[in-house]
Amino acid sequence: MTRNIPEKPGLEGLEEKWDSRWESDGTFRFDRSKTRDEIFAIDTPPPTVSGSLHMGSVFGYVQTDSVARYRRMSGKEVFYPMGWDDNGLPTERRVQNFFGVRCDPSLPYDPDFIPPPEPPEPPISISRRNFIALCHGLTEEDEKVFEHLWRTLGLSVDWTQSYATIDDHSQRTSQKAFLANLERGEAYTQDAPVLWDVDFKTAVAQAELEDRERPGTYHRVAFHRPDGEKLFIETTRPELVCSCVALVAHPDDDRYQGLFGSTVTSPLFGVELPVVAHELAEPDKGSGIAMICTWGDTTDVTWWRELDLPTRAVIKQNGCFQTEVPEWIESEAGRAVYEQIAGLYPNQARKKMAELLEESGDLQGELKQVSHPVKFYEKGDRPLEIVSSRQWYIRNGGREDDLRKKLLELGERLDWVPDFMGVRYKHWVEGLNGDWLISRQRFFGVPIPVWYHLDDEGIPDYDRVIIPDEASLPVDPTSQAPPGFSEEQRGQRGGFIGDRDIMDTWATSSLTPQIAGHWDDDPDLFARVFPMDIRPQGPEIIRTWLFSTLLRSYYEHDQLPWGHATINGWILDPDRKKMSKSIGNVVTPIPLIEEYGSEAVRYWACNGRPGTDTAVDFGVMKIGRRLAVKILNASRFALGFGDDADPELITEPIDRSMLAGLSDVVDRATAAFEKFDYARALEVAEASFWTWTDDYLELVKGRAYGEGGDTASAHAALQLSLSVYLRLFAPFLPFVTEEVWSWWREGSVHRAPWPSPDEFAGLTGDARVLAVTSEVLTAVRRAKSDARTSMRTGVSSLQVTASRKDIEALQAAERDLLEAARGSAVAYDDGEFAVAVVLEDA
RNA sequence: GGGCGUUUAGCUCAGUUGGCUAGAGCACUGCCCUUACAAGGCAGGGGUCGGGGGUUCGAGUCCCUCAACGCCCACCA
Repeated sequence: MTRNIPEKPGLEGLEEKWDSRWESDGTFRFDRSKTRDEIFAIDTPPPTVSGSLHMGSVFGYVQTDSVARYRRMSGKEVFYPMGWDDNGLPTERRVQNFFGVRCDPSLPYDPDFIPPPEPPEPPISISRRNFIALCHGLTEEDEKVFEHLWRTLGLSVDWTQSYATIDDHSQRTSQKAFLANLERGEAYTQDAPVLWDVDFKTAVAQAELEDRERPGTYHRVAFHRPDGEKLFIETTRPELVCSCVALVAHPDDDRYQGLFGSTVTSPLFGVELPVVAHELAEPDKGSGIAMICTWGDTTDVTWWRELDLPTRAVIKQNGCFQTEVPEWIESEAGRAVYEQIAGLYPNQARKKMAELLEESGDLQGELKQVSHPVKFYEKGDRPLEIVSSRQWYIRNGGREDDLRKKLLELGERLDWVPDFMGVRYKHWVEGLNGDWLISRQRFFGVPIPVWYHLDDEGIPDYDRVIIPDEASLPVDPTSQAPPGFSEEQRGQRGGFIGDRDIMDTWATSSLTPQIAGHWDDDPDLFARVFPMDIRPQGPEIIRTWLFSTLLRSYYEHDQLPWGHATINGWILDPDRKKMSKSIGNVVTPIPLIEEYGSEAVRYWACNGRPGTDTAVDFGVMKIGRRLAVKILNASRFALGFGDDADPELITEPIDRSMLAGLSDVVDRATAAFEKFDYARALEVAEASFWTWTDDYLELVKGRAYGEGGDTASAHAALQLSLSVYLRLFAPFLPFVTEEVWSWWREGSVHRAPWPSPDEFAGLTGDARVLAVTSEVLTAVRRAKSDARTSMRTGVSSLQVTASRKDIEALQAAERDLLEAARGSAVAYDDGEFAVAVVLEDA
């Protein structure tokens, strides 16, 4: 074909040019006529669109894209969808801040509502429906920003296969799977103590917790024995004395042997409490005896459950002490004390209680300041409280050993890349201590698709769940009536109420293979892509996304959702610190792409080893940019001779020697990619490429220009090797390789076959020829460099001492060597390798 | 408290099953406008492979131990 090689090729504008061409040509469109064994399916992580764009967003996605492109070139039809995770609390928070609004479900819908141009302070309250409309609107905008970034970076996604976790199809899939869990008994509802965020007013799950080190104060508080003796406990939460249900010590603790089975009374409140024994009580912690409250921490919950203690909860869902005096405080004095802390927040009540205990003489010694871990919701700002509440759960093995074992076994069958990541999964599953809490008392999410019967007194019967017809999904039980009822019966005796909760984000995103593969509405497609080949994701969401996806797949399909889990590393800022918004060291990708180009940013990302933490490194991006420019220039040279030369013409030993080395490079890059080690594949290709430009191109140059030797062999070898290099680099540098490919080839390099050993069949020679010739050339260059003279300076005498084998190799390429060295003759000597060079006078 | 990972040139990192004088790029030094490329090319200096033991003919590579850093988990009285 005619070649159209620009005079001064450059990188500018390649991203836009090729993104729109790929889009119009449908280059990455998934061909669903292929069968499962011909398909490589990727369970793409749906990014949280309300989150900020940062380099972490780029890193893993580019790595996965390189793998996708490799698989596509090696003959697989790649199923590469893109999803948006827009459902859930992060979006609500962003909408609240962006518009200055709060959701108040008690307000009526205002069809004319338009958010103020500037977020008002204080925020205005709007109805649930208005709030959700704002969420939808804003996420659509956020998604556009992400899509633009992905396109600029050259992700080879099939954009016709995209979804959002809040769209109708995702909601239907999510509700359908939930109802299937419910029918099989894998989902259940229960009124129990849950970890509760008082600001967001929602329950949170074990996987969303994080410990933060917070200051606390030990109070040494006296309880009273019947004989008047004081029994001291140490607590950081004296405000919970009123909710105390027992004291506990270790069964083997000699100090308290005589007390087990007896009772004490609480200070100030005078409530009679048993002293009990439990192994979890630690003799060397505090005084060795602790108060059990309902509930100060998760240990309290364990004790309360295992020792079958009464419930005396005082902290309500708003985070405050209940206003009415609890009925278990019977004494007048006690009731008067409680009134002083009624309605307070825990930290206020704590101070008050310390004062009151001090006054009554029940606080002994100085307060002791300590720093201790406190449980927080990972997105929250205040310590979690434990409150009693009705919630929905999915069984996850936290309470059933058989299920836990099964899930551990599935984790072992999964191929983890890198393999040590599997340990994180194992530890998480082994450490689960309760079922998966999936209900959230929030607004922007997939509704829990059930209603409850109301009995004759209008009390909900949570054992009589009403479920929707599958055809009606997705449903919103707060605005739709269940089958067999009419809207008028909502809230009426003998009628129904809808569940007002939504599901946690993970309860929907745990179904990404089913959503992307259309399990719900396209079983033919689903059978072609499921189970998927890879799940690429970050290490921090193994306990959430990976685990929950595996769990749902086990329930629904009794198999692993994918063959491989490829886990990327953390992104660190240029100073190797973890990037976080609060430190303010977040590096955003757009300016970097503008400065260095997409190829450079991709090169940086693909240099990060699988699973290895990687710092943002502008130096590496510069190298990537240089590599891309080099490809343009070297291609201009290799293709600048106008002819299409037949590989059959490659006869010169040094050409065949070069191809021998390249053939080996192809083998190594292929092997690396097969193991998902894109970084090694890049490294191997790159190292070889620089040798090709530095040495081979110099050695072949004269012959290529027709200054002696087999010109056609040079041209053919240049073209074949360039074709191979372009394809080796295509997964990493998709724009520049496509650009060069377009100069002389039809179609996209990204649909061209991955280089195979067959292409070199009968064309390779002795790899030593190029290697040893390059060594001599380097020696000549060194001589010229030492003499501070130009590389064009002629060589009047060249004396090479080498082994017989190397001399033979050198003789095979002598003409090319002399041309590159600017010499006229070489003299050889048998012996240890040495090169003597005499230069012509300048 | 437990687990995982990292520790190789000033910086960022490679070093696959132990094997010839430990590699790359950046940075640094010197040279070169050479007809693919001067926002380039060529050449060069630079490391007791975190510390300490051990196995081996031979260890950056295997074992033990210690340390620093990072991450994950843990019942916070």
